[in-house]
Amino acid sequence: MRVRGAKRPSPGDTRDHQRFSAGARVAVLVPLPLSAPYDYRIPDGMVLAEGDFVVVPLGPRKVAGVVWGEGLGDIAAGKLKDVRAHIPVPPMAESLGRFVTWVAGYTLQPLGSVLRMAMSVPAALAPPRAIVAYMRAEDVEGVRMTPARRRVLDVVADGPPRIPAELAREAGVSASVIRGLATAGALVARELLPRSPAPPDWRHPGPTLTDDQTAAADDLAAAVRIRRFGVTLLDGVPGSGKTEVYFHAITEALAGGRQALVLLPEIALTAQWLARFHDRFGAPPTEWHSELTGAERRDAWRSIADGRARVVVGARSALFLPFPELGLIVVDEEHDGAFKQEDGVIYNARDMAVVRARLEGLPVVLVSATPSLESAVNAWQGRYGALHLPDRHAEAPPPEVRSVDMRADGPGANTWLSHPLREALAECLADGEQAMLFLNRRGYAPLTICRTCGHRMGCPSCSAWLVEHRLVGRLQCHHCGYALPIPGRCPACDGEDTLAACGPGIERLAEEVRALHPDARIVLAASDTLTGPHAAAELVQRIEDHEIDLIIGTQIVAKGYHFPMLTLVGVIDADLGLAGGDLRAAERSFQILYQVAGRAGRGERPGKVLVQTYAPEHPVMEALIGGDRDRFLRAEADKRRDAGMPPFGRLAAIILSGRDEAAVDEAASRLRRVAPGGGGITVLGPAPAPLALLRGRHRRRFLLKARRDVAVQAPVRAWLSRAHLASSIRVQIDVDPYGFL
DNA sequence: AGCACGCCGACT
DNA sequence: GTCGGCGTGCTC
Repeated sequence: MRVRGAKRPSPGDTRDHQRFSAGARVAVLVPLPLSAPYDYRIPDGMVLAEGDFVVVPLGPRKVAGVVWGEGLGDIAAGKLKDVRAHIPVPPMAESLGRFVTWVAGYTLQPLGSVLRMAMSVPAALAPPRAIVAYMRAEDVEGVRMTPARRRVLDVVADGPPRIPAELAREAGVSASVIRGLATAGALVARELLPRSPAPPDWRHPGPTLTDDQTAAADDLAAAVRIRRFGVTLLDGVPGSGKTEVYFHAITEALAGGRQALVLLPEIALTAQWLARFHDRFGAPPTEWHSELTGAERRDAWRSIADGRARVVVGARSALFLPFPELGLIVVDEEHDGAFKQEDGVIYNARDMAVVRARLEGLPVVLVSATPSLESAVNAWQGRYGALHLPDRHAEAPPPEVRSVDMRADGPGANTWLSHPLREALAECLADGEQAMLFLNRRGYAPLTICRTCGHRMGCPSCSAWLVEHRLVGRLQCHHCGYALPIPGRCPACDGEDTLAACGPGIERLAEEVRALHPDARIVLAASDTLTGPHAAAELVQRIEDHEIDLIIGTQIVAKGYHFPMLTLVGVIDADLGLAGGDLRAAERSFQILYQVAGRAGRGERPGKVLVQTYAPEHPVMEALIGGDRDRFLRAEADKRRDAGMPPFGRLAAIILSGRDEAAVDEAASRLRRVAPGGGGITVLGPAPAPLALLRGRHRRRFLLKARRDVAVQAPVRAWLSRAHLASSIRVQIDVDPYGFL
């Protein structure tokens, strides 16, 4: 995306200082899907400033919100309610407030919905529960003694104050003994400061960098030091040391007393990254992801807000955390589609990271071995700085990548391993090395069909086939969660045992491999088997310890890891991602296949990659096999430029949905009639959305295409307000849509 | 997001 | 005849 839009603060911007006192009207934004703040009256004895967290009455309840500015005055004085309380926490920084406003404006989402992302931990606003610890009182004379009480006093006699639970355990007594001693005055309570995360040590020695790496690292460090907005694309093949290079930039931020944020596409898969960080800085970073418990989340939020957390690694939502002194943002695997949030507020965290960096005035580093076309073009055109690490620094040569032409070498019916891949696999396992098979399809089979009547098992609420998951004995819809036990009879013709699985998923592939190598230790890895950081870390450990011979996985195994004993990668169906009319199909296929291929041979052992394809002459396969990434990117760029598509044009998708198909169609034609045109804008559609039926709602989609120099927000807004759609029709706007499927 | 208000199916 | 399903609208 292009960086432009929101204005820098005017020199007279006094948001931090403007104060409002009793009797005044203030605008308070609450974290609900409202497009503007509401006005409230400040009660006697209260003084507020912009950014302050407050509690306000809203209908029958009370909610926490943020003072957004002066009251708008658009509501009768009689309707005004009083602000109920000023929450004693550090106010929301002015730059974060501007970021919220900017994101709402860009994504065309309600302001309050975006605020909600910046207030994702309501519990963090509550006063922290004091942590009470006990020490021995000076004077314990006159306190009745029992053996249990004496043990407690002995334990506590020396050393620091202890928390009650710990004290009780050490003394072998129950909590009531501690309580009794406290009441009797033999133990005195001390309040402990909240425990701080151990600070990463930037003086900790790092590895020696190569000349290339040093040059890149120095460049980034300089950007951090001068504290000025700028985007750098750090691009290097797997194993070239990109992580070490940006670790150096983090070091610079820490040395300058600043915080650093690292965004990873899927924090669930970062066990190795965390270990690496710990090695480098002698302490773990603060993690931010969906698997945190309530208490962990609250502690993380608070320690970030008050500056105790110095380095945060997180998924896309970490972008909305309240850093008081952020000095650097790193977006690792910047090309990854997982940065695009597809539900609720739809945004691309990579692009919004660039925006936040600009609003905060700090450098941002986009990191990838396979940069997105957007970032590559920005670098070519000089909008982004570019740092290139061309070499694998380890001795390992790049893996040998070969295609297997399935038209000639395809296997028999209901098998998916070609002869060359079978041979390579047998050899690899015989040598005691590890292999990985990549197939981007969960479950056993993507389609179940009746051999007698041809009935296909589909989801009742979505236009999608049900996927057989044999391990759990069910047919599942991957879009809405609908599932049923695998039926014994065809629901259409009632034929018994006539349903047949069609096509492979990783479970079925495992079946084929087990028949060939009954003794191999095989593990399946997919989003439904690796549910979070703990499961992922455990799997990584088992692979490192060579308790696994063969990994069969979906895209979840494509990224980040390197396993020294892994020497063979087999791509089962390289063409899978190329089907369909997706704008980014080729780009994404290349990225994922390149990443998977990069898993092979990162130790001293050379790696081998076999890519099974029915289209070996496709540009994606040729680029993969020839290793000519840049030529592929340029060809892809030319195609997009000719079509006026991103990054050379802008897109917004508008999806109408509703339960009543006729009503949705009617709304779509009404919208079509008032569609904008001219001035660099074209509207395509309506067409059935890629999932024409999703969770029981019929969906129709428009694409608004604009020249690169035309913003889509204002025309989309105007267009929708002209149409006066019925309220039963839901309208979803996706600015810069990513996937089309 | 909650919570209230308002119209159509299976129950005491 | 009612209880209650969730679709729709409102909150300064």
